[in-house]
Amino acid sequence: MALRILPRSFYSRRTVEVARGLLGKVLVHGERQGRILEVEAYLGQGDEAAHSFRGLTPRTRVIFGPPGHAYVYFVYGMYYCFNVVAEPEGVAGCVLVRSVEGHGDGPGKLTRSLGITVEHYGADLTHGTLTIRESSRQHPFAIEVTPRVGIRRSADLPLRFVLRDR
DNA sequence: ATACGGATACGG
DNA sequence: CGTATCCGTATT
Repeated sequence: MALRILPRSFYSRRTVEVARGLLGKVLVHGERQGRILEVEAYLGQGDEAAHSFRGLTPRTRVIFGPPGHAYVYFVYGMYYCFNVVAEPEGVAGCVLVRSVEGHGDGPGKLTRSLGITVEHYGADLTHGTLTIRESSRQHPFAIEVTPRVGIRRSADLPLRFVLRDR
């Protein structure tokens, strides 16, 4: 049974709502997939940790574009991080995926395990080989909210969301 | 606590 | 140009 791909409207909402909504959804790349267990929101306003804070640049343009696309960046010389663009077109906001079930904890580890690279920069997550889908497993869970990991600026904002099984 | 290693943004 | 910084990871 094919899992339903999340529609564009899912992503065209406030970044925090998209972040919370992504927990428990299934990130699919070809044959590899897993439930999203941990995410962080990066806001378009008042968030100095967000790459989009400095405005629209070649690197950040996709964050300002239409929702439901992938923002992938290369960091620390060896890792890719996978983000999902939220908010309506023209408004910045994205969600960093930090943990995917079966692919380990840590944004660099899960992209390596799932085979996500910079070639997925700007990829449309509502079509193609890289998608996010509903889970077949729909049992309830709690969401733990904490500050984000590994940042210096705007470090106190409660924008990390972790799925906690009930 | 630190090495790793490359892209990016920004100042000159 | 140089250089500080960076949404990490593995190892000490």
